[in-house]
Amino acid sequence: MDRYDPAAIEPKWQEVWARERAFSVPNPEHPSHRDEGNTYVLEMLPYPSGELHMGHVRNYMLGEVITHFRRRHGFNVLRPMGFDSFGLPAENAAIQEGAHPREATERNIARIRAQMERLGWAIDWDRMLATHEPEYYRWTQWLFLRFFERGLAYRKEVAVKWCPNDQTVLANEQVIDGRCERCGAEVEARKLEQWLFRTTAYADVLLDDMALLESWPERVLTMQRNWIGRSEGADLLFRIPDLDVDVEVFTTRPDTVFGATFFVLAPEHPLIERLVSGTPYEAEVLDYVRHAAARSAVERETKTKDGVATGRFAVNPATGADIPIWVADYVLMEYGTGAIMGVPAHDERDYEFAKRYDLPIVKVVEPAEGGSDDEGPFVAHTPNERCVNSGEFSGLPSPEAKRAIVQSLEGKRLGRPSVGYRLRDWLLSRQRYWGCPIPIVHCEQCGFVPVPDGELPVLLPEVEDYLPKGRSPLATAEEWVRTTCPSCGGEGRRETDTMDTFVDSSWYFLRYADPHNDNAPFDRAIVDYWLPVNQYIGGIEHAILHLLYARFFTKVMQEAGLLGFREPFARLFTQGMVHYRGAKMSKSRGNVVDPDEYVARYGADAVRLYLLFLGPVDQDAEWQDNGFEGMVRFLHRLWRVALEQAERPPGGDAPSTALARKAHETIAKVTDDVGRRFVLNTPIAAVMELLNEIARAPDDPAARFAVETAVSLIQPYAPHVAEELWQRLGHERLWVQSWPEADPALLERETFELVIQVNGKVRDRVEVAADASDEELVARATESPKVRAQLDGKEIRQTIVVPRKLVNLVVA
RNA sequence: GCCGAAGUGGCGGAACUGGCAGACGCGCCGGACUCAAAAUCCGGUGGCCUUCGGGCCGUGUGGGUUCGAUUCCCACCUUCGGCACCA
Repeated sequence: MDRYDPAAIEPKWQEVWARERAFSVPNPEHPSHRDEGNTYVLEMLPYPSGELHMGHVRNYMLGEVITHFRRRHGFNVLRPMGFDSFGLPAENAAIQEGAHPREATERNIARIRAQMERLGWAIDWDRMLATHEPEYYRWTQWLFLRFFERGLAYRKEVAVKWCPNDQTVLANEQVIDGRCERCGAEVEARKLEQWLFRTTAYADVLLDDMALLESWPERVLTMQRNWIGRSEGADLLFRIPDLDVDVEVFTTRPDTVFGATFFVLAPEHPLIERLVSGTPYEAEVLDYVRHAAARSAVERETKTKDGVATGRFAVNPATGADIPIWVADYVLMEYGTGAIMGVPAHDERDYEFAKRYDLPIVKVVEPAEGGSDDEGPFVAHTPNERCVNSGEFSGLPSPEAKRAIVQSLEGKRLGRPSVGYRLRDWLLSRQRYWGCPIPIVHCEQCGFVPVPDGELPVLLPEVEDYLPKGRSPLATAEEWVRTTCPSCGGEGRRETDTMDTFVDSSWYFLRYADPHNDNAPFDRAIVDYWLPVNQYIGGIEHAILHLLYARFFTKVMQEAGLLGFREPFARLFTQGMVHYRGAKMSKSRGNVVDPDEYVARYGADAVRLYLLFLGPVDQDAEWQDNGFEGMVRFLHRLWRVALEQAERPPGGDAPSTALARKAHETIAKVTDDVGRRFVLNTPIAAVMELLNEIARAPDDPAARFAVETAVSLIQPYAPHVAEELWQRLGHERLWVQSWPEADPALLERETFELVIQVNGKVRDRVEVAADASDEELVARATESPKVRAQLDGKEIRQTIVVPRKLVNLVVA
């Protein structure tokens, strides 16, 4: 009997799979309707910014097991792979290496693909794509133009978050606690003309369509809901008689408008200059505005509230009273209208402000059970509250008052119901080299003109210096920039910003369905055949950014008639990260565990097994070398025990011994765990348990059958050793075999172990016939000597019988 | 502050609808093989007590429901994650 040698058997089988294109899945010739027998398993595509570490390997192992499992259940499984090769991660990695982004990226792609192949993954490489290839980004540009046509991509001067380190603007979603998501530098505020996607137009749909999702983690849904941040309220108009203008404010508490005793504008509010121009307040107010602009986001949030009076007044639309207008930076220009009504009695921030500047505080809402005379604002909001000091609305419960007040103001054209969102439009332009060029020409006469579809792709130009420098490096490619206007034929200049890499990854899952299409991004019939993705797998870090953007893209494409569904990912699974030495595994921390070393020394199968055996796949887990050795031992043991059985004559029908039953129970457990519950670690333990039993009873007539079961079940995890052993056990190829089915007859036991409890505590266990009646079970229980000792002449008050399980005798 | 998830041996963790707590692995202990060690194989392994039959305690803490609770309910503690000057 030879020794288990992964270095010999793994490359052997990988060659066979490659030669046979074992994991390629061709598209159907006539994908006219969605076939129930197909499945699309997808993991989030990697950034080719370096090599894979164990964290990545764990992620792809989930898709790996699901893919093998469903294949062997007879599904036609699409499981593609590609690379998110444009964008900051790849570009920064290239700059660090001192290489051109294209060279570095393509080298990394080749490396990662080699790693993946060495791990033996069941990937359809015929569908591989990389987002930096012109064949791909041509269609990214094409899609951008469809968004542009629909008014969903637009240009606007906006206050942006600027990362001084990466020298580019960031989307709101890429700013965490005032810092750049990628490099951690504190972001600065700038005003720039930028390209945006109108994601806010889809805020409600993005919320409502969550109902269409089959299975997403509640955590991710909550994060998206928080991010969209929908709140219902009203827009109210406050007149400024001096300027003869009405200023709109958004409030969620229109029931408190009678208590609005002052009015506050954000320092960035466009009205301020007009408001104070030529007044004695001008100098002080403009000084405050300047200071506020210089404050960092963090400072603005943490300091005590301050502001300046403008000397002007606004009219409270409910009371008709003049209330003073202030400027204060606790009011944010980005949310609502950049102006608020100050209701100090019922808002903590307004209260703090009013206290500091001695503004009047008028209580207009009271809890139902008598007014509290406590200091401070009363901010609770329940149906029990009633309005006071609110004119004709006094005495109304506050939810009713809300409606009534808005309705009344609407009649006077001073207000209307409204909804506020936290979600901002998606800022997509980046001042960096390594990205998809935006297919727009600037023309003095015609404005922003789309590049005609036939001229796509707008190729990324070669430039001498692609380092970030505050404006797009593309601007230095003068010959490329200078072009003719597609509309009037006059002089035009190309847009020099590139797209955020999240644009590239917002539709890649569609391209996989039809990756070589030269006439369109994809064929609708084929996309409708494969999608929505049945099982999407990725990290929780994409809970908002990528997953929200991809949903947005899908909705727009569905409305444009490009595809026939509204949600791209039916089921989502977020896997946990791999930690090492107590920290998240990452290159910057220098604590990555390199899969290649382990694969070279112990084989891919051991690595694959251990990554799933580590713990629950939706939770973080710690890599431990000595735990890994357990998997190496398991494979050796499997090898030895299986070959021992291979020397025995083939089994034929499995006899119904305890070992045969154990094998069938293992099949049932594995099928249930993987198929129904998406639990991928316990099946390994179940197979280990079975193997232990075989090793204890190698002469059992069912031992050979049990070994074949174990080999077959472990195949998705350790396909190389499984294939090899399967062949040595005298069978045809395993990967085309269907999943074994548990024999119901063998799962049905003739006897079972009766648990006997006294007052809920286990006292004894006896073997009982499966068809024993309740009376017989009680009789068996009471005749047990151990139970008798416990009863000790006491009276049995109650007898609980759970058929085929237990008897519980209740005594005094 | 609001929302969400989780607390089980020395460690990672199992227990799917309330019914044998600790599967499986690591580590540790003992044995076999060996001149010896490593590797490998076999056995043991929650704690305390034991006359070796067994007994008692035990799933973050305190209550509750139940014949019976790791599982359900209430309160609290701890940890992790998300959101937060959002009007």
